[in-house]
Amino acid sequence: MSSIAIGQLAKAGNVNIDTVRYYERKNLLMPEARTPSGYRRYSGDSIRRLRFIRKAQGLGFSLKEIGNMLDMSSAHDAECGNIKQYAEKKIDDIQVRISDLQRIRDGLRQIAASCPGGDSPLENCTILEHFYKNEAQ
Amino acid sequence: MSSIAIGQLAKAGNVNIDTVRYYERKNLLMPEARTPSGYRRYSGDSIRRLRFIRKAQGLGFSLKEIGNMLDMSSAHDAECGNIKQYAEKKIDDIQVRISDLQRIRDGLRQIAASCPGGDSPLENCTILEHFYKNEAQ
DNA sequence: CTTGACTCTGGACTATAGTCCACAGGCTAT
DNA sequence: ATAGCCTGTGGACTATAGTCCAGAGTCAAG
Repeated sequence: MSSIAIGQLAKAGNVNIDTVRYYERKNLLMPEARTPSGYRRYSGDSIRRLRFIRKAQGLGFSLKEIGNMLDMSSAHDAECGNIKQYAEKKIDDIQVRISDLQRIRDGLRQIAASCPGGDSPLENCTILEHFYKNEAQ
Repeated sequence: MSSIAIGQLAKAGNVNIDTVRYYERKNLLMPEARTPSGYRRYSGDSIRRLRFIRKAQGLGFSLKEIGNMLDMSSAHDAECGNIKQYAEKKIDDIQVRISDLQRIRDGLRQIAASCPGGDSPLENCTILEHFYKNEAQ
């Protein structure tokens, strides 16, 4: 049998052993079987699956989203379009986050630019002034 | 006395009453005094302070960072440069987050672009293929 | 005096993604 | 047989920023 133990899977995926168990609780990565003494046994496919999870995480997907994609990828009636749609939605989500952050960054830059800085007393600090200003939230 | 109760402060700041208590536990917003029966009493300055907190949050500062800025802003020896430095560090932090997200977005776009989509079978899905690929993490 | 609104406290619960712990049992090599 | 890993379980804990709840006390108006 080429099945492997949890420690080997964890090592192969370069993750903590508890992380593998955590993914199991989240229904993302189930062992193929258990030994008579209760030890988890994983197939070689589990390594692929674990790699999938880590890769997708690195691209900004949450475990929940990853679970959906994995479900899709094993659904017998799934089409490529389902997955592509998911990816495109994610791209849009990320774009929104980027735009939000850019807006915040630009606002902060503007406030900071007019601040004298250095050893000027706090009364002249336009940053604090801005935070205290009474404007629409 | 022009002191106000917690409910009035919460309303003035447009936040949940529990949020005001939470900020107190975090040492961000302390009541001026307590009535004999233990009710919190806030000065008008608390409204300003609460506004400060919400505004800074909107600009991406964490409560911890906001606490630091508030401490600075009331330190007798504080200089404008201290605050400005803080803001500039935050701008850099945000810039890093933006760059990360842009990298992720571009990667995802590239993967998605080559995917046929539509009713093409999953074997042709370059998105799944990419996630399963054996590359450096 | 009673009703309704307000406030008090401490603690539990939300989401996310894990990590760490103790205590117990399993497995392998010497 | 015994040392020294490996694995099992359940539960606690991390960070962040709150929200919600129960049970009790307070306060003002009718």
